[in-house]
Amino acid sequence: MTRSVPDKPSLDGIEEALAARWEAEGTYAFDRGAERAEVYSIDTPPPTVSGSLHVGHVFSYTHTDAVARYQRMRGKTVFYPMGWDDNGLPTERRVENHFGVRCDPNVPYDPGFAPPAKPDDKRKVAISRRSFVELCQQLTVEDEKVFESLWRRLGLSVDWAMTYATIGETARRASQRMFLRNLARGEAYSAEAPTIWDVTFQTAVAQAELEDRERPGAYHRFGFARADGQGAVEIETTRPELLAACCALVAHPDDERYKPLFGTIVTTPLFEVEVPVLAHELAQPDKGSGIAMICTFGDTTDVTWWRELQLPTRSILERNGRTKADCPEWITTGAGRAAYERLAGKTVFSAQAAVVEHLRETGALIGEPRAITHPVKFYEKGDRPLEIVTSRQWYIRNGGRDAELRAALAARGAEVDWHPPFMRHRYESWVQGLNGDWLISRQRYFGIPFPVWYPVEADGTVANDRPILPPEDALPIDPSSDCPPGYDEAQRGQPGGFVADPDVMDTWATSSLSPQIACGWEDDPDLFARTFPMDLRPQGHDIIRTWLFSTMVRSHFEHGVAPWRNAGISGWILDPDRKKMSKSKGNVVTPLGLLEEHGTDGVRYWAASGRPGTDTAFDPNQMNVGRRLAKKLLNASRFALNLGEAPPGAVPTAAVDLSLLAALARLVTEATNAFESYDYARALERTESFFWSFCDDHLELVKQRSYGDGGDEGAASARATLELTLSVLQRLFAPFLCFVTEEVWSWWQEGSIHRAAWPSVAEIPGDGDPLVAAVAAPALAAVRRAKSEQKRSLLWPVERLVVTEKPERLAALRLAEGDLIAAGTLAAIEYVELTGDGVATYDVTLGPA
RNA sequence: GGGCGUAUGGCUCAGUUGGUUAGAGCGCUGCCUUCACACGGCAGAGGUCACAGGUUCGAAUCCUGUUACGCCCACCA
Repeated sequence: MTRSVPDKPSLDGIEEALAARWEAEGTYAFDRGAERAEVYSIDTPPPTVSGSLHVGHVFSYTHTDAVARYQRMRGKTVFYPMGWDDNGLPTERRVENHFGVRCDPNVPYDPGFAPPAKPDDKRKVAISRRSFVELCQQLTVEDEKVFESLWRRLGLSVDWAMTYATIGETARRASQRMFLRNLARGEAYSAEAPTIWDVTFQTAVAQAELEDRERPGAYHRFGFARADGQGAVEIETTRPELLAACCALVAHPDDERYKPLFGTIVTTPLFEVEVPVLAHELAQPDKGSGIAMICTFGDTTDVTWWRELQLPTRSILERNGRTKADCPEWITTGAGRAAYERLAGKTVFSAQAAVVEHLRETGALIGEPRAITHPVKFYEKGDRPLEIVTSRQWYIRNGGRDAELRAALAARGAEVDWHPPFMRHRYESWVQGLNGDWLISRQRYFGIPFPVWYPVEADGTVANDRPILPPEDALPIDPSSDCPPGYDEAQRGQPGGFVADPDVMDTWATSSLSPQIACGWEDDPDLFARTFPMDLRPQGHDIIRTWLFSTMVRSHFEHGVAPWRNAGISGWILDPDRKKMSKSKGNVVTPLGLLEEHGTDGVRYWAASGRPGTDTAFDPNQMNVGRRLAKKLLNASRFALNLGEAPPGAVPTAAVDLSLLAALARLVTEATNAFESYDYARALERTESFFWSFCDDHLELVKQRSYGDGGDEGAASARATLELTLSVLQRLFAPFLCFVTEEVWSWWQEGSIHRAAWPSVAEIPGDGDPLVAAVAAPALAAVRRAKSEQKRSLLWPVERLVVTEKPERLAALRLAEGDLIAAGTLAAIEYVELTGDGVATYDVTLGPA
């Protein structure tokens, strides 16, 4: 094709123009006809659209895009869909704040409802569940447009015809179908059990969503009266407000201090409830007084004791985080019931104050509370400590209660190649540490409902143990508006009729099916067969225990295989002070602002410099370096192409040219190997390094010859070499600098560079001697140094260059003599053989002006 | 308590199977308007490779231990 090299090449405006071209030409469209072996499929993380994209997203999605582009150039048909995670609590919270509303399932649906014109944070309007869901859907559609436009701006090579949303119909159908299959096989079940509970959101949460936070607390010491009237049994607790929920004391079986008490009865202070003293090896003699008060439920250890010691359930906390308004029946004495009145209906905080005050009044409190700081469990999205309440929930087995399953899931982890490999430890330690099944039900509104109804008995009780299930071909359904087979709507809530399961699935229960949703499981068996199991799951290391593990669980049960062959784990973005980049700061630096300021290629360069799994500092400086690299590629390409076109059939013959190409072939091998092991950063680094020396040394060495100064053959060799090198370098850079490489490619090549073949050593003459270029470069540098040190222009003539070198290196240097003389404006080169172990020297004598 | 990772010039990082005087970019200093690029180029200064032992002809690299930082898991009366 004829060359069309602009006089003043620029990066301005190319991003918009090329993005439009890619869209119009379907550059990244997935070819559905490709066989599985030809496909490279990527399980893209669906970003939470209710948040905003931040620098961390740009970082990790760029990594995946680089791999996708590499695979595409390697000839793979890349399956690279984009999902939006739009269901669940984050969306609910965003809608509540955005519109100033809150969902109240008791409010009837108003078709004409409009959200308040001015949202009032303090007085949120209660609206029906249906209206609430409508607002959720309305807002997520808007959010998704914003996300897509940013991703396009970042140049992600996804096929935008293939997007999915975790609240979309496909996702709902897949989630419900998989749930029904899990249920049928006994992998899912419901149970009434102590559950970790967030009192703010009023929903159960899963083990994987917990985090510890250091909070101030205090040890409170008080005594339990012994039946024999001997001295009281003293305990220490950080949760005195749960004294009324006490059902036993427990000490270690070997603890001599308490051995005599095991089996005896003691009485709680204030409430005067008789509780047994028991033994359990989980009790630690060195904690507090060595004997602990078991309450239902202060923490997860309480749950263990309660279960293993078969204690009664004495809950005093309601789901809203307040104590029960009415005195519980196990408190029977007059004084005890009066004591309860003082904390009835209070928050945990107020109840604690009330109990402590009462203990102090009665003289039961021993000493003053001792302030401590201790870790407290929080829901990762919540800001109040979690409580434990008893409730009926849906679970999926995950090995937490089954060693055999746990081992099988651990083995699945070993089927996956982890990048970097050490990330596998995160997976293994999580699997080994599981202590309960996976709780998937949430008492929320904007999520995928469980496809389940229950019969209502004649007496009005709900038969939770006899769920009514829809057939798979009816999915997706909403049990709160759809009727179960054989019933009609009039029977909803009636004796002899049915009720809907009120819960929704947690968002992980859906996103754990991202491979099935994206690949068209059951809905599109043809696509599924071409794309599943997938090749790559890219994600952050913080969600190995949630997203990665839960996806493994679902695939294990349904398909008996790991859902992907590779897991590419990205690191985090760190502030300059080495802390994880905070949301507040991350939002100040908006991705769009970065792209505008540094150019997309500059930002991508910075991102791609972060090695897999390595936390990386946020560094605008590196983005500028990337932008400069893009400009250099622009200018170097223009320069090299304008030196003149090689005549047809021209091949590299000059030693300097062949030497460069030998190094280029090594570069190709190195970059390819790096990509094959998912080390895109290494591929970029090597290519960049080669490119700069190509510009500084080779281009300088050969430009005179390229002009034709040394004759036609020399010029042809130089030009043919430059063309080949340029073509290879542009392609090696293409996965990273996707815009500028496409721009320079378009000057002289047909089609998109992103559809061009990844460079191969087969296209590069490999018989050159790398030594020629290797000795010419320092010689040229020595000439430049001399000129620079003597403050002369680089065009200043050199009278004489004396090179003292080893014989074989001198021989190589002689092969570059013509180019070196031209590039250094030398009059002559003298060669002196270096003997012994001496060091090579370059003696430069500058000439007169 | 168990585990993983990191530690290289002021800053950000390379250094892949141990091999000659440890590299790059940024920043700093100096020079050059050179016919691709002045938002450019060329060059210079700057490092006892966290510390202590060990293996070796030879260690930033391998082994042992220590320290610091980060993270994961467990515990959390």
